[in-house]
Amino acid sequence: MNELKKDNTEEKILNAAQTVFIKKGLDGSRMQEIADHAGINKALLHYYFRTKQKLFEAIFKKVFKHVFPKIEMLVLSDLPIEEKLGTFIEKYIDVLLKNPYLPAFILKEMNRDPVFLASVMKSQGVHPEHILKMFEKEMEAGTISKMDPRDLMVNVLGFCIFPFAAKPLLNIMFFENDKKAYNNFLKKRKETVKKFILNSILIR
Amino acid sequence: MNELKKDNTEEKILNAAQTVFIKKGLDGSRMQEIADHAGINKALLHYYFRTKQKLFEAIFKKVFKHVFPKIEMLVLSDLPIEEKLGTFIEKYIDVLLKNPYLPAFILKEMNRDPVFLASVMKSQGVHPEHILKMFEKEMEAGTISKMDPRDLMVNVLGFCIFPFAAKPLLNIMFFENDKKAYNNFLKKRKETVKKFILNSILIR
DNA sequence: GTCTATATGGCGATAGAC
DNA sequence: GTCTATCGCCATATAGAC
Repeated sequence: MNELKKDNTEEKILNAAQTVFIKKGLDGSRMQEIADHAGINKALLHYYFRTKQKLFEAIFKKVFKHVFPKIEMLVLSDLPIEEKLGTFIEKYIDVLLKNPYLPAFILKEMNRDPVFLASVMKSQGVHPEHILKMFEKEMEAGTISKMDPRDLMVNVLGFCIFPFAAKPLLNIMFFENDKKAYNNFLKKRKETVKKFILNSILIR
Repeated sequence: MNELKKDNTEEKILNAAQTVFIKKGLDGSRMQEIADHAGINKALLHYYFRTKQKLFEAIFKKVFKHVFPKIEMLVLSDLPIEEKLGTFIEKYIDVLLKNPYLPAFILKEMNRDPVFLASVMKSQGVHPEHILKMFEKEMEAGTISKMDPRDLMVNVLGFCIFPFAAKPLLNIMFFENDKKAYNNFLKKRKETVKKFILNSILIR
C-alpha cells in the first residue's frame, strides 16, 4: 500500500514538474506551482526529490530522449539512404508534433550546465559518430552529394526543430497569430522537409 | 556635466544588462550582478529604469533588430534572386558570428510575453509580406521551384539560426567540445548554406 | 508518507543622506 | 545623480506532528 502510494505520488510529481518546467524553465518555475499541479504540498516535493535542482534534472533527463531519440537501429539498417532519412524525418517531426514545447525547453536550458548536458547525452546512447559515418559511406558510394556530414546533420535537425523552437515568432511573422494555420503548416512540414533535403542531396 | 554623466551611466547600465540578460535570461539574472558589471550599485539601476522588467524590455528591443535585421532594401532591389538570397545569408550569418548568443537569447525569451513580442516586431519594421511576395513572384517567373514561400523562409532562417541556437549541444555531439573547431564550422556555414539552399531551389 | 508551520536567505525595490 | 541602509516579500528548504 505504501509502495503503491509512493509510485503514484512520484509519478504525479514528475508529470506536474514536467508540465511546469517545460513551460517556464528552471528559473521561472515555482515549487508551489508544481505542488499545486500535482495536488500535493511543497514539502512532499522535497521529500521525494530533496531539491528543486534535482527534480529539474530528473525532468530534463526524462524529456531529453524525445529530442534526441535513439535511432541506432535505423542508422545501422541496410535500407537505402533515401528511406533512412525519410523515415527519420517523419518520425522525428511526429515526435515534435506530439511534444511541441520540447525544442524550446531544451534550447532554453541547454546553456545552464554544459557538464550536466554532456552527461545526459552520453547516458541517452546518442551516437553521432555512427550517423556521420553513415553519411560518409553514402558519399563515397556516390549516392548523395559530397559535403561535410556535420553540415548535413545540422541541416536536417534545423529543418525539423527550428519551426517548433521559434513558433511564437514565426507564428506572428507568417501566420498573423493564427495557431491552427501554424499547426497545419507544421504537419505539412514532414513532406516539405523530406522533399527539400532529399532533392538537394540525392544523386540519381 | 550632469547630462554627460547620465549618458555615460545609462550606457554602462545598458551594456552590463545586455551582457547579463543575454547570458542568463530575465529570470536568471540578478540586478546586483548587472550593477556589478556596470560598476555601480543596485539603487542606480532602479533610478534609471525603475524596474527589472523595464530594463529587460529595453535590452530585448535593443537586441532584437540584430536577429531580424531590416532587409527592405535588399528585398525591394532588382537584383537576381540568387544574389538577394546569397547576400542575405552572408550578411545574416556575419551578424550571428558577431553576436553568437543572440539566437539562444531571443528563443529563450520569446515565449514569455507574446503581446510584447508582437509589439517589438512591429516597431522593428520587419515586413515578412514583402519577402513572401518576392518569393512568390520568383516562383511565378520560374526562376525558383514552386513551394510554400513560408517553408522557404523558415528553411533559410533555420539554416542560419539553428547552429547558433543549439551550439552547446551540437558542439558536444559533433565536435567533442572543441570550441575552435565549432567556430570554424560556423564560419564555413555561409558558403554551405548558400550552396545548399540555392542548389535546391534555383531553376537553371 | 503526508501534512502544517516555520526557518532562512535572497532579491527587487525604496527611503533618505550627500 | 549616486550612494548606504533597509524594508518587505517570496521562494526554497526543513522541523516536527500525525
